[in-house]
Amino acid sequence: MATQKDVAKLSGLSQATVSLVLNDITDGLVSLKTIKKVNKAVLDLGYRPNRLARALRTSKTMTVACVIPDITNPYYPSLVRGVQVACENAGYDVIIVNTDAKRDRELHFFDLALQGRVDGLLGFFFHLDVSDFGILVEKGIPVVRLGSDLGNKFSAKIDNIHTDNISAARDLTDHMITKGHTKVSMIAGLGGPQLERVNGYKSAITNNKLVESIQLTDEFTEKGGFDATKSLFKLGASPSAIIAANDLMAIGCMRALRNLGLSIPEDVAVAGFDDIPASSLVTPSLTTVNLFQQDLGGVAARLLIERLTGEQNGPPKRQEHPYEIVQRNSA
Amino acid sequence: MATQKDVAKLSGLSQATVSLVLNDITDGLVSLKTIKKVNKAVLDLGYRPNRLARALRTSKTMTVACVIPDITNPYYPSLVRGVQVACENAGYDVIIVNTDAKRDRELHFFDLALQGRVDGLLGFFFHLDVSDFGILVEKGIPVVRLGSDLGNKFSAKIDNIHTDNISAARDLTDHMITKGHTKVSMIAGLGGPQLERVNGYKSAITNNKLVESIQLTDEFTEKGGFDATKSLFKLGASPSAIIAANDLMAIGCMRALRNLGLSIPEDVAVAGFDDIPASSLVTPSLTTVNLFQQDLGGVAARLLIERLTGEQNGPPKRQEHPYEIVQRNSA
DNA sequence: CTGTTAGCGCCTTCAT
DNA sequence: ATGAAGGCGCTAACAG
Repeated sequence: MATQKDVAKLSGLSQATVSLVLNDITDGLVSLKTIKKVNKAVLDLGYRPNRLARALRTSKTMTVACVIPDITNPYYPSLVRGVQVACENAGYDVIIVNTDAKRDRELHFFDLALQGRVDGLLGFFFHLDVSDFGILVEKGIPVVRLGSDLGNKFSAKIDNIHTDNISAARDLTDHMITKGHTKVSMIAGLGGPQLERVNGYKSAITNNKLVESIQLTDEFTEKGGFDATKSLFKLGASPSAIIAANDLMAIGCMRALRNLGLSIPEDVAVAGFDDIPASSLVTPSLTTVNLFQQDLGGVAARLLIERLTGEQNGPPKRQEHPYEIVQRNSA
Repeated sequence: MATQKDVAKLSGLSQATVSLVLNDITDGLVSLKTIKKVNKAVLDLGYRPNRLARALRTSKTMTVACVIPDITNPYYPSLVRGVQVACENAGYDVIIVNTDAKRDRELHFFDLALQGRVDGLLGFFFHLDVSDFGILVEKGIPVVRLGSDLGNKFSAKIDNIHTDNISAARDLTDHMITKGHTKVSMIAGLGGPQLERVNGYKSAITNNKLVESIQLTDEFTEKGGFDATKSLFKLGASPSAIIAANDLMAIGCMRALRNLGLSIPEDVAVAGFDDIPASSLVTPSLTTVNLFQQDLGGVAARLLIERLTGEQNGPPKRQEHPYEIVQRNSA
């Protein structure tokens, strides 16, 4: 690999001058002839700046880490894409890491920043609290946390962008009620934003003086949705509408309903959350809540980059991200 | 951030000794007391090695790039996950970049390696040929190319792992024929492995002395599958089985069939390729070909890492990856 | 057993 | 307008 030294030798200049030209610090200081000489040598040698050396010198890696539970969970790819587009536009690379929503792994990837591997972090940290983030905050490493707003319980000095899952669930439940449903059940798993969604559901049910009917399960997957729906009916519920805490569960719920000989949405209406790609592909297509994941990724990445560049240096932000009910054929 | 110098000062040793201890080059050379002193100082200071400095010195970044067209294409997330798991186990980080299958972007990410940002590359390069890869080969940067085996046309000295799409398509077509179908049509887009799949289909049709019926479309998406199917029938074909060049198209095909009042698989059987997550979720569930993406990612990553570590230094490999027909309810 | 020395490639004052 | 010199944090000979 050609280095600045090689370029300097070939162009008969010093390495320092080459550096100046390459970094465009030529404010009428470097002669045009010199600049041309350098550029020619750069081309001839196929010189590429070594980013590691530059990073070591400037202590800026121009790389950020995007921390997610699992890229194979259909919620995440578009979010990741949003992050990557925003970062690329700003000249940053992205390292993506999967935590499987495990605390030790969430913490483990702090090392990326502590070892000077990346300039900042953004992503989902379900199990970390103020003291955990303290390590990074102390060292001045910016973090943008996604997911629920933990409110006052969570006073870490980092940015947080969240979706108002409570309102979203309330709206979705109201949507069912508006359509005339009076027996609305909910199925949910545990973890992530699912509890907030249950709370939003409860709130809508209470406001409308209806009766709660909630079936929990441990896994928030297609199978979880199938099982929870079966349990629901086995335990005597006979809802005319079911809200699932995410789309995978909703799709499992639909399979269970067909299995029970019920038609959708005529006998039972179904809705979910996340608007994953499969939601528009199943039959009937699934009514759900779009959380604008790609946009969320973009917003988060831009905020992180603003922190990195110093464009943004105010107090930690608590930002909310919009959602939208997508009405399709299942409800 | 604490450095080795700080650790040395605190423990009253030289920085070089600290480095030895930290790199575990202590083969009975360093006294136990010294080791303990260093370890204590490391803990007290919360010292973390700076990986950039190490990388600059050793010219090993312990990072690889995974180059894919688009992470939001459901074929890729599990492949990426396979890559990440394998790399993590070997102590490597992964940078994922999206090319959108555009030539200039495929080429653009060579810079990651040329700038010393990553040690090697692995991924899909649909538009690059021998001379393009030459840049990397010259510098001794390992690349593992995924996707079709270009055979003799492609003589770049890099590893290649491919799926035998021709055989897979032939097998899938035979599967339909074995089930008694004599009018089997195919719908396909352009690009990626789709043409090979068309060729496999043709081969099976010819072997069985049946008549070809192929409908091409420009986009290999759900919509593309819908449109192609509509065209197929509009142009007078009346297949009893349709093979789509990927699952998204197959799902679009199923929508079109329902739209035409045909039931699946009774009136028309449908099958696709890729076994994307949605395939098991649609109704009827889709018969398809599992390409073992996650495993493919793992194999590719391990091969790349073997090249990196020098464990593997033979001639470029041409490796084939298995596939398997997954029979579900659509055919 | 431990310390000295010499860079990896780059940026950045400070001289000239 | 250009060059010399120092150092970012680390590893790796080579001495002692």
